[in-house]
Amino acid sequence: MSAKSKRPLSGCPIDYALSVFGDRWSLLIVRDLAIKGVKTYAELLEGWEGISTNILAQRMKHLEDKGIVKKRKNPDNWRSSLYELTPKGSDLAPLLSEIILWGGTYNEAEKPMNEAYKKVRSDRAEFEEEIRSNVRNAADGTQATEFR
Amino acid sequence: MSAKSKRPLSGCPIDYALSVFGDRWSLLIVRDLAIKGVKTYAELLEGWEGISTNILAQRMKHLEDKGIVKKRKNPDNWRSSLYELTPKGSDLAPLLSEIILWGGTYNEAEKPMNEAYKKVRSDRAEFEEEIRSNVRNAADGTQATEFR
DNA sequence: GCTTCAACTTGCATTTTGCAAGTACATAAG
DNA sequence: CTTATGTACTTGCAAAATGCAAGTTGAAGC
Repeated sequence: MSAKSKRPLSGCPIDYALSVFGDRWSLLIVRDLAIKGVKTYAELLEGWEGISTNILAQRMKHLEDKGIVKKRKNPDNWRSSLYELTPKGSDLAPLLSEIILWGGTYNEAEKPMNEAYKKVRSDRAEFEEEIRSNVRNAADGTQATEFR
Repeated sequence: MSAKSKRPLSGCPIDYALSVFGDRWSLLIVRDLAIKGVKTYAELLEGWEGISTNILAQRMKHLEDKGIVKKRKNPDNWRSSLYELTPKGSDLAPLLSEIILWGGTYNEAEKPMNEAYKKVRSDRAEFEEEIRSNVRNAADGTQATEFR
């Protein structure tokens, strides 16, 4: 069962959340957009984990449908599009923090993202604020849902 | 690609975390053990989302292998086993909090777990402490990894 | 009207999932 | 000692999702 599953949701917020990003790739895509500063389809393809192009296309559409990312034209390159987190997407920042903390604590062989791990540990608030501010700077008028 | 994927991990803590619980079911199982107080295989089968028995068996083995849950005999019923979170598993409590907050914020049709959502919002620290204390009370000698 | 490049789409083999049914096995009951 | 019972799984098979390689699209530049 994938993140796009047709199984009726139970109504549990965790089940809902998993229906949005509960698969092997969605949060890695969110990570790339939120932390690594990746923006184009081609850059996402080159990620550390090597997603294949059909799956990436499928996931981006899903994440767009679920309101996590949005696509716009790259003003500097007519060929390329830019993917960006929506406010709903950047509200995943605290979740990313927790995953990084847990993963960083229990992962034996760590290498990439050590910087992010240290950052979250030393100044979690700023780590999350940076993700959110990127979204605010993405020039459009969508309004953030009140989050807490 | 499932949570058990053989794809080499990138070393990123998020990638590691997803290799442990990055599928459609693992966190629902953790939820049942951590929040709903479910303990037996049969109870897990009856969860809101209706996991099938072969998948549940597979996931429990995976979660055991990854050190998230452990199984012990039920002292009160010779037939049944009790599944419990390890300290590594209960260290997912803050992650559960964040998922519940995010899911509760953006999920339209909510019903079950509203209690948990309200609890996290009103007293997140206690919500997480309850999960951890259940693990400490599970009589065995494993030591918690220092988490933060 | 031919090329280029970023973003996909398609075809097909492999893997994972879901469903229904069956098995294992320790004790309890007769 | 033979059969029943309950709990935790296995097994077989169809359906769906994934991964890989290759092909397609479409606007602009030449």
